[in-house]
Amino acid sequence: MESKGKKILIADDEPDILEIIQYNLTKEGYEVITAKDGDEAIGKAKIVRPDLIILDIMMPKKNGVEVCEILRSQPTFKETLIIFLTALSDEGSHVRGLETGADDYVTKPISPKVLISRVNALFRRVNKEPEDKVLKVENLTIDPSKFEVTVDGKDVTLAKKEFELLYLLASRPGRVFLRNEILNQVWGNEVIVGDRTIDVHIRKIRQKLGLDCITTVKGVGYKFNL
Amino acid sequence: MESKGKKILIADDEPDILEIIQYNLTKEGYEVITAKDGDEAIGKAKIVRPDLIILDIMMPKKNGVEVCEILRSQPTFKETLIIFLTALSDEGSHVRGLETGADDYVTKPISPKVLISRVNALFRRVNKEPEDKVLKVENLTIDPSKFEVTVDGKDVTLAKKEFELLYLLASRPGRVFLRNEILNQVWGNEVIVGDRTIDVHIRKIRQKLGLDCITTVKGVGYKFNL
DNA sequence: TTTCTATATTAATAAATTGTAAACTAAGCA
DNA sequence: TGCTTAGTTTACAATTTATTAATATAGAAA
Repeated sequence: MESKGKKILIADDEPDILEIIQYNLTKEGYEVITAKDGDEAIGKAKIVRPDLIILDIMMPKKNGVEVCEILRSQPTFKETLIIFLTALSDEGSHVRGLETGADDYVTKPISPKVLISRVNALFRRVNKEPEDKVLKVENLTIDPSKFEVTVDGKDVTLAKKEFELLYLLASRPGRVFLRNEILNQVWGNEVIVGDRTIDVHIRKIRQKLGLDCITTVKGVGYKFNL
Repeated sequence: MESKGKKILIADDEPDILEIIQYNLTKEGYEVITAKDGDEAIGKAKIVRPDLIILDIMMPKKNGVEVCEILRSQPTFKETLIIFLTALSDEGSHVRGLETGADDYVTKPISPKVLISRVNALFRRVNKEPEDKVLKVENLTIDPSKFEVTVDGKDVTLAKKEFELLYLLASRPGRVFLRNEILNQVWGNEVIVGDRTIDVHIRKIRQKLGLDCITTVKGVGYKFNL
């Protein structure tokens, strides 16, 4: 099978399981990265930015639920798919697992076929709207995969937060984003930064782009318009 | 729990199960519709357009997989969430179920808690906030998501309170809103402002719109009419 | 007509929000 | 270590919005 361009990180302390899953998912066309404990999982996740993370609940160092909580607390991993994997079939941990923010929960013993179906099902559902779409409005281009913005064909260098903020607004032209929405989307729920922070970033974007494309809606938020 | 505004259709031939699931999901704030066989499920699905359909695999008339295939073949149900429910725990049907286009697969005996977690998890992932409705009356447009008002296609800039007030009145044309209602809806219960405040805002709206669309009902309140 | 009452209007004031510059902090890197 | 850059915070100015108060006006009733 050809590559699906999706990266999956698997964390489990049992080498056998790791190998079986890796083999099967690789055969399906996924790029697979493995980790043998919680800390390694977090470390690798930050580097490779996987599309899906499969976490064994029972692991040395940090367990699966802890890993999930830590990752979910960071904006980067807010949208990442997470599947729990465990021998525990008791109802409590099942519920707790899903409430931590996981997208699915598979109990051992694991059937590779079942796991693959679930992985495919998750991707199928999520892929509806390709997130990394290049946005083009008039003389402005925003390319999230290249992390590149051009105005009249000329490159403009934006910092990470600036880029994310611009991309968010531009992804829905005209729609007003409340300051809260912006904070949640760009900074994440847990991070607490002041309101002025948004203003400053908006200002930098306006400055760097040299375009009047962000409108302030007083008392409400900001919107993109060209 | 308050309503989540989500409709769920459950199809199962066992009345007990139907009742237990209905009870639990209703308690969670979902609107639940039931069907006792495949044909009824398809019929009701077309009428109520549920957000999620929970299908027992083993059912009289058409079985769950057949129902799923039929529904999925119609554009209306391409995006509808589907969960299979079954006693069959064999791998084959599990895989086939997900490949038919289901989003999840839960095996009996069903734990209400687990089912609810899975339902919530699905909605959490898919949930895109329902757009506020754009109001259009004659040459006037009010778009709350863009926070934009146009008259004859020309933009009119309203301040936050002005906008909220206009949107409230315009959302029920003809209906008279008592001054108290207006205060509650726009200013909230806790805030205490004088009556003149409303007048002033009404005036500004009339002024900015240049339309005679808000009628004063002396001694009662205001109403929108075009 | 006069009087009364509720609303409209206007201007003045208070409150809230945003823009901006500059200082500060944290993280990455030579 | 010190340099560099991104990101955040702070403090204040500028601006907009909300509210009040004072006065005018219109319409209904006496």
